[in-house]
Amino acid sequence: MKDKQVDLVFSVLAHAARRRMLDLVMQAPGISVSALGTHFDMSRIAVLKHIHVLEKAELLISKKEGRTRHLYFNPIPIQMIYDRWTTQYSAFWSSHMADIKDRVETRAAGKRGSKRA
Amino acid sequence: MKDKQVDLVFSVLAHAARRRMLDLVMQAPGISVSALGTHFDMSRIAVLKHIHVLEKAELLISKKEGRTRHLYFNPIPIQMIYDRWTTQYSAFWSSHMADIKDRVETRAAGKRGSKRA
DNA sequence: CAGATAGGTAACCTATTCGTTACCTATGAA
DNA sequence: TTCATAGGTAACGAATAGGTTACCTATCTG
Repeated sequence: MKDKQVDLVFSVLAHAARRRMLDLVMQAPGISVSALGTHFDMSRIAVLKHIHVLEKAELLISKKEGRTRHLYFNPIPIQMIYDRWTTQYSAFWSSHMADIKDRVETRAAGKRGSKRA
Repeated sequence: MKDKQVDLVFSVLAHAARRRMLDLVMQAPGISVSALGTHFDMSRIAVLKHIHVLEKAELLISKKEGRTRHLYFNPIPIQMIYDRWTTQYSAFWSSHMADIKDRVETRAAGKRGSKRA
């Protein structure tokens, strides 16, 4: 998987609306563009643009039937990044996991005010 | 973890140079800004800006000693997203895993390590 | 056919991103 | 003190992102 493709997938995921679109399509495979659009507080055109971006990153696949475009989630790019990610960070994680777990749990335990850095 | 924070982390990771910076800092904890900069074909200022973005997303932590800023990798935000991700997509993955696994392995052709989500 | 419905393009506007150069500040060493 | 070095700000510019309105095309249905 090339850098450019990884860039694209990450940048696509960097927008809450698009992440939500993926969720919705995952939950309702074959949903139409307009049906998807009803869940968002933006124009139909904006939704359409997001769909185009998602398709360009191959996170969505669409199939047009008649006048309706049906949308499907494609997990492969995310799967790829997931694999790469675990490989890339697992060494660090495993060697620091006790420490991290401790810090996360300390923060979760009600220490709100003091952020590190 | 709020949407905005997730947006930020993903957008930060959507740049190959920044991903590489994380790798480098992970491999050389405490590296200085200028030492990090030698690995990149861009001005020192551009590197500095990327570092600021990484710090804003809390993927890097820095500590200044004298005139030198030492950089450290903070895995927590990635860990957070990783957890969310696996939760969010694992249902889909597991229900389609045979299919996906088959396709992925066909491409990987001999690579080891089928991860379970 | 007429009209409603689903999708799609084009043009435009504003904010942000990512890089630059120029210049400033703080620290360490000779 | 003097000067090189590490870091940092400010201002700018080109490109891209993310939204809008206006308008067009295709298809289904009464």
